[in-house]
Amino acid sequence: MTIPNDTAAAGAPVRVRFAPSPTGNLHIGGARTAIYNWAFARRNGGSFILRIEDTDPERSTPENTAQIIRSLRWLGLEWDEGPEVGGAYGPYLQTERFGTYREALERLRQRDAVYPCFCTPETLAAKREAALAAKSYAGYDRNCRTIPADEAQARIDAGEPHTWRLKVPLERGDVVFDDLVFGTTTFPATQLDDFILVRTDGTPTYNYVVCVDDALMGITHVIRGDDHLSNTPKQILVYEALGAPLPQFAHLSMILGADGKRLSKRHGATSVEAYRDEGYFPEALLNYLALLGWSLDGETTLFGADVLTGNFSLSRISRNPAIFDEAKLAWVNASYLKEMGAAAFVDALLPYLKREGLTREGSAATPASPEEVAADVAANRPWYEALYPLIAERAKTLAEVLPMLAYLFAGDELVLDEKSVEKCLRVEGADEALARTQNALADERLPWETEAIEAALRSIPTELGIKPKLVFQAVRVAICGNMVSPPLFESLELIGRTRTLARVERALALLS
RNA sequence: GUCCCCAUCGUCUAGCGGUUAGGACACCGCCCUUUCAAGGCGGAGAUCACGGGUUCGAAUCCCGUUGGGGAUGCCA
Repeated sequence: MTIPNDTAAAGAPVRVRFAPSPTGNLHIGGARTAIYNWAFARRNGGSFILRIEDTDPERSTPENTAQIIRSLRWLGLEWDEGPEVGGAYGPYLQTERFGTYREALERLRQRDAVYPCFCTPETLAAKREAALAAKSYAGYDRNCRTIPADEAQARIDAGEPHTWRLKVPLERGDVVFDDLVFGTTTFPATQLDDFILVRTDGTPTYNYVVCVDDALMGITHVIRGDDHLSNTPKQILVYEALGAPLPQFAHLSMILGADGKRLSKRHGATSVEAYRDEGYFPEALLNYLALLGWSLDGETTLFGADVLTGNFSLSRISRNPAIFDEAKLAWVNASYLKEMGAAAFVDALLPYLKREGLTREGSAATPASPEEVAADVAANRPWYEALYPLIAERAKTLAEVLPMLAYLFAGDELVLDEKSVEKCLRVEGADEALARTQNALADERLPWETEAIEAALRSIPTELGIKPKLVFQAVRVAICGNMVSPPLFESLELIGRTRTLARVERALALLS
């Protein structure tokens, strides 16, 4: 095995990695870490590598790996090496690298940097508790370090269960490193213990494999969550034992929930896919996450991926933990919705229409097939694009759009909101207003266009001597089923003359 | 217990020895208006966690305290 000796040298091409453990889906925090790594690589003309840390067979699943990959792609992140794309430093799944870890252990044995430990988990636990009770450091007491080599080998040959521990040089001293985000960080030598590299069952531990892989893959900058800050000194010791050059470290503070606690299921949606399903745009999530802990200039809040990859720098990363603010994410998303334009909007809406089986002429009671929906959208593109201005300034997410436009897809089965009926329909003058509306709209000479419709209805309040609000709110409830809806005249045009008149008729019948 | 890290409006942040402490979200008011939004204008909101220093001068530098987070696993 060859460990490159010059990768961390100044001027070497940047190589960074995102190394998720597939024990769950890609969550907000992981996504941000991936985004920063990716942006750093792109900004510096380096390589972004994806490595799956699936060494825990209990909790890792191929499904989780697949979902993490899907989420990263959805966000628009492309890796230069990793699953699905390959690369010269593979394989990129740790479970496929066990041979490499065994070789690395062999190398460490030759360098006298490890030793077998025969302590049982029980005795270890007992000692730890005793140390805690004595209010002192609870690390390993190096009990097996002094076992003579031949005796140790004999016990191994006899089949005695053992782990392999790192033989931390006694004269090592404090571990000091310069974190690119947190600055100089010092861990006292008294806190360093001979931790386990290889378990009884022969599988390697995280703090060990992460170093072997980062060294072998030539990683120059390790950018990761600050829950690993305390692991860094251990890993530095492994690099030293391996004789590998040290990468630079940059730790990212955690993302917290609204209560200031670490983000978890209790806080609702935490996975990238959940936000996708709720109708958030990948560009918006990327934008918001990039801003959660990093700033371009303190002023700019809306920017695209190109701005990020063109300006990202570790020095502008904030050290304090950030609370995830869903309201601001929603606002960012709304900004993208307002800017995306009708064509892109229809494309984005299509999956939602398919999911609900909605078509122009369909009805809520009889959902159309996805094929029928696609065909309807293709055949009536202008009609669908006309929806965009109605909701672009009203909805924050795609998921909010369909309920807002339900009246356009209700066919002849529009359900009237009871409260709206009481407030706007069952009132003095509403029946007269509807009758006049019916009259005006029934005239075949009236072009069925927003402007003409508006012109035809505008005069009604004056003629009746009542407030415009009374008339239009009555018509709104009759047509849209609710006192709150997108713009009225545009809606009438989209619904069509026949159906509009039918709805007015129905409302009138309700009142008589 | 031991060790490490953090601390500016409710939230995300700008600030890197001299500023009326800036911006964004959220909030409040007004305007616009047939609803809801969007938009425009304006407002409130931070004794820069607290206490000591250093300095002519500190949100910015140092020390301590408090609070929060992390590590201390044969998890990652």
